[in-house]
Amino acid sequence: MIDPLVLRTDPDRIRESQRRRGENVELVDELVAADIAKRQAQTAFDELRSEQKGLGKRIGPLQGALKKAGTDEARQDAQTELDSLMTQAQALSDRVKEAERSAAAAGDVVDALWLQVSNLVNLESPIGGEEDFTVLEEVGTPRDFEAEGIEARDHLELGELLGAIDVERGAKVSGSRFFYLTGPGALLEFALLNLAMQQAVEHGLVPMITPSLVLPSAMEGTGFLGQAAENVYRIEQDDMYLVGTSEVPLAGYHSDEIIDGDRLPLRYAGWSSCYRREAGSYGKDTRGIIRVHQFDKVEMFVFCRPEDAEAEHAQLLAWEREFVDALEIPYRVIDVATGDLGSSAARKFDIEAWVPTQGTYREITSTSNTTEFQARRLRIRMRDGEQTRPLATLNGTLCAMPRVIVALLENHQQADGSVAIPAALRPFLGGRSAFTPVQ
RNA sequence: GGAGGCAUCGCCUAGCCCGGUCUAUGGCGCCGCACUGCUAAUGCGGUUUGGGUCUCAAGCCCAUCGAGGGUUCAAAUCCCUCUGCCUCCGCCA
Repeated sequence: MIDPLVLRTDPDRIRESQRRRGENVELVDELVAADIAKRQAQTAFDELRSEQKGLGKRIGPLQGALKKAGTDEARQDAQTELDSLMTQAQALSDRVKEAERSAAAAGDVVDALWLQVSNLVNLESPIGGEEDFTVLEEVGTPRDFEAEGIEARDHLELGELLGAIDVERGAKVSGSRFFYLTGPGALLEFALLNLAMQQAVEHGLVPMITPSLVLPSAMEGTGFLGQAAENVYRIEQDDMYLVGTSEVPLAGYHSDEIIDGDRLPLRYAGWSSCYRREAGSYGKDTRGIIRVHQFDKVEMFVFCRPEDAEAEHAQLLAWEREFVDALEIPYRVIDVATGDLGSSAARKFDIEAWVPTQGTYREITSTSNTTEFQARRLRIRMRDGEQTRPLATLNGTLCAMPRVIVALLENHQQADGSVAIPAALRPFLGGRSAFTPVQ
């Protein structure tokens, strides 16, 4: 959610943001009107309630006086006054209840509208849709397999050759877009997990293993029940959701809390399974494990002062690059365009790894600066001297297993179908320097 | 799954039976001031969070006693539902 003060003082800023995202601009006008209506209703209730409390404050003592009254005359006077007050109070009671209902209803209208408004975009973000990103940098050089005289195999062929990936049985047991990592594949994931966590801990992030099933409040607070809702698995019987990223439980970790300013930034590295319905991507990436319904991921998450958020964002990107560098995979960094940010992000950088058999770069990490948007929704605040105010949250992928495995296998493959293991990963694989085809 | 207990403004705690000066008690912690070579001690004052009003601030008003409903002129207090924690029983590992 955006600071309501912006709506009252500079609604054009929100309109411009919605426009750049290609989202509903009229929403802002509805919100302006609803916000005014809500405040009027609230004030009306406050005044009636105040009146009611004033009456109540006189009735109590009067009843005491009535009991203690010494003479019939005194008793009579007290009774008369009490009756009069009670009549007024009874009449007021219905009006108070009515005003309370109106105020609550007006508040609900405003809340529902706010949930539809996306975060204010950063004005540096390139404007446009999915294809309108800016390339910030290209790192490493894709191998020229033709020059090496190698017929490049794709990750699935390699994975099957190595006995590392089994999608056929994944489909047999769970349906399409499910897979097994077997033998060396499973060991590879553990190695990647260990390398990622080692790096995270070196940088002072707190390692976390999070729930992957969460309540609606956590899902909504992180902004995944908006346009992204169709990609979320819902457990209807228990009214819970399977998370698509540990960003959700990590953000929710401090919900409803007020954190001392001098404890910030708080940085975490969460490990969890991630579940995505992949609705609307029928026919896309149907081969292999590039797009799957369930995978594991190490995700970084930061709570910091809003004024430090951009620096933290740069830091997260640097740590993502460090990890991909260690795996010796060629990649590029892109500045994601406004139409492709998702509702929470003000700015987003993706790292895309070179995938030889596709002759293109594919997303393997994504880091978002969600500014105060999620913190407001989840009621996470910081104590800053005298005042209490929302903090900023950021997230970034450290290692999304399937896509890293894809990039690793394809980029490091050898003529005989074996795959070289980058030096950084070897300590976590018993010193092995390559995976070799079975039999 | 069954039975019972508990949930109060950072932490602990009083209040609930019997509704109304509750504007929620006291202690600890914390902040400010005073006193004092310094520190400590002591004294005084302050210390939930959110919203509204207001140019700002101050002030004032409203809400907030786990959450949501209800009863009532009036709810921390009475009733119902839910959530979490604890104890016991059952079941499973």
